[in-house]
Amino acid sequence: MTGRRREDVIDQLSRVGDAGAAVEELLSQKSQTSFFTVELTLADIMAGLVEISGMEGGRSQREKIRVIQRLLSSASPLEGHYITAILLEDFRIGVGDGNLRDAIAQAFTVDPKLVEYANQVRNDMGEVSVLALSGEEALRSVRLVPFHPVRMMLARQGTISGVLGEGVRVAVEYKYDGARFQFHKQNGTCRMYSRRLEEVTSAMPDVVALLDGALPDDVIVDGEVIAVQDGRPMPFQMVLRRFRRKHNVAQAADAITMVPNLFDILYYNQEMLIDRPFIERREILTKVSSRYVTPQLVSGKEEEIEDYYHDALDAGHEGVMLKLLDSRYTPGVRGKDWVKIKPEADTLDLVVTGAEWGEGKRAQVFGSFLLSVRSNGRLVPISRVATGFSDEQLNWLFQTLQDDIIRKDGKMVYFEPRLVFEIGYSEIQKSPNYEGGYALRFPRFIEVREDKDIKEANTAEDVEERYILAHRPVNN
DNA sequence: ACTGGCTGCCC
DNA sequence: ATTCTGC
DNA sequence: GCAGAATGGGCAGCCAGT
Repeated sequence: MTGRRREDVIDQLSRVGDAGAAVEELLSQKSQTSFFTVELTLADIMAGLVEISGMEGGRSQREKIRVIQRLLSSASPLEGHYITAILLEDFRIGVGDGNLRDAIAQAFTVDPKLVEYANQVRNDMGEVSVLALSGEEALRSVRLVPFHPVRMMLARQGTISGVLGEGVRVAVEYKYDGARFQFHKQNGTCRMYSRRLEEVTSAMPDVVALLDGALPDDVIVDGEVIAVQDGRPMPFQMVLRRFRRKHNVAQAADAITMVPNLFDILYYNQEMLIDRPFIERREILTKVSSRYVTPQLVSGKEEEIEDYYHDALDAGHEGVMLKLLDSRYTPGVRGKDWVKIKPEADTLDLVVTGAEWGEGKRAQVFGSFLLSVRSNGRLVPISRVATGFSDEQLNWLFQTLQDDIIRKDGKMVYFEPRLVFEIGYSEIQKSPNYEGGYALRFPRFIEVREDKDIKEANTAEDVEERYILAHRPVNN
């Protein structure tokens, strides 16, 4: 569309760090030499997007590219910027749900709290703004309906002592390492939705059948499915093999047993329950469901909760959730009403053997680093890390590592090994992608171990030992 | 029929 | 997921 | 305290290319 070489475009992208901005610059350079542009209308753009969304199968990528090329080549630089942003769903204009909510509230002179509430229930800002047009009463009267999933309530991280105050009692439940789901049933039909509200019913026929058997008609419940074997939870990777599968579902279901755990109910028998206190919802859930309701401890005693937490870890779960007893169900909100308690991260000292150029606000520095363990005198990659750095640290690392670069390959660079990072992680997992066969889950940068030589970094044997230790059967 | 690269979504 | 940053 | 940004491992699905 601009007559540029592929490499130039890639260069531009990595320099600017924002695809929309990069396209805008490329188009503005082009318009200096070419003045022949056809006027682009909103209808043209809409038609192009609709066309693209209907494409699939052989040669569909080529066709999609052709349509985008057509749009961009008749776009002004600014139009190109935002067409690109639309395509990538990446506007970077500082407008999120909160700003949109306030704008709708002001436009139709309604309480922003009601706009938020209606959006929580309906999960559709377009519909909500139409409701706002007819006034506050319309926003107030929104109702949950089966097969219209709502966003999940989310938890923040915390500590037991941080949650417990004077005379505070909380509900304590296991935190399962599986996939979140929302299950709807009405008129004998069942549907299951993922965290992003994708429908996963056909991937989970076994779980759907279990829930169908356990629940009455006309309900919406919230829970987590995990993979189990001999009564113990299986690694999260097993969940991934099942959760969104479309092909060979029966075979996978045969190989990997999934079990649902229910911990909330949002709707039952024509009645919306999200505004009721959590303890009431819990009571309804236990009455409504004959099985699969997650066990719960209600307590205000720190030691008792600690014990429950250690039981959860011993049973192979991630930790516990602490939930305030009088809290409402707030869809999509990561509030302080639900708090997750997980073990502190373990750490390893790893050798920095490579890095990759960053994007966006990291366009001028390395965005991630390749980490290795020592193994028989060699260095073997085990993970990358990209979080935990301050901007200042990223700048410093970029500069100090310049002299160590011994090889470049695309956006990757490789170093003469020198630095040791202390890296926090939640778990060591089997890896099909890393040579050593292990990788870290949720790696994060703690600090540069300037006191350590690479000869003092952790070894592949250390990693294996920790993996085995973590997966040994508990006996006490 | 297979592989490799990329995307989207689970955490 | 985790973490940092600007408001 | 919140929203936004940049990034992790790993899985299935999809498409291109052979």
